[in-house]
Amino acid sequence: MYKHLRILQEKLFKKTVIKEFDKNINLAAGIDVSFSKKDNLAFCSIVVVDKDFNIVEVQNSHKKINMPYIPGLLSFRELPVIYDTYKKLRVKPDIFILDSQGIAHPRKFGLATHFGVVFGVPSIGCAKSKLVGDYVEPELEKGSFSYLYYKNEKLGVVLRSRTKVKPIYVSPGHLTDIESSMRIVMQFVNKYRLPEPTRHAHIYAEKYKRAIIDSN
DNA sequence: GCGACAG
DNA sequence: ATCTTGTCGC
Repeated sequence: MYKHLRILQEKLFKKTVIKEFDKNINLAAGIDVSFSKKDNLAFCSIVVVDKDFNIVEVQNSHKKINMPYIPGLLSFRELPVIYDTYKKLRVKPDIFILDSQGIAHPRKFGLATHFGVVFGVPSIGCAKSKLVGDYVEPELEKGSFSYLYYKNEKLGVVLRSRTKVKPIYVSPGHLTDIESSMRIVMQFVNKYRLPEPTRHAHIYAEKYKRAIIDSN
């Protein structure tokens, strides 16, 4: 039923560029989407923070959802509403961090990669759980990590962002590599498990959803 | 057939 | 992810 979408992912992956990201980061954007199952709506928030974690811009938008959630095809469900929100941004972030996988995906084309390729911007996948791959549990201290392998390929890291918390799964989206992605994510981790951009995006998306739903 | 399975 | 309140623990 969704075979053509998987073929499309394989085709689009050829445009993906994995390379070191060494530019200085002044602005980082976090993107997250929340849902209302009842209303079949998706609510997206993009939060841009500066290097000191100050929020400099927030944009929201919501949209009817058609595509169901199917592991491996998440981007087709979330990209439409992300696209609407992205168009509203007035500042230009140096990097985008998504609450999803990048190349740590069956066809190396997770949401973070799909997003980066479509908009031609640097992106990183920073997920709370894994989609595919094998790894050894990283040590408990903040900064510890182990590599994530899938079909004999190193695709990302399992990173202990804070001491004694569940690790996060970081992989390159587009125009970044594994080391750069991990370094950038750690640069934006403050006092919580998730880096500030996506942590705030999640909070804003929830808040935005509540505001819209409660007003109807 | 069985187990895994981002959000 | 969503549906949902309080509650246990560092």
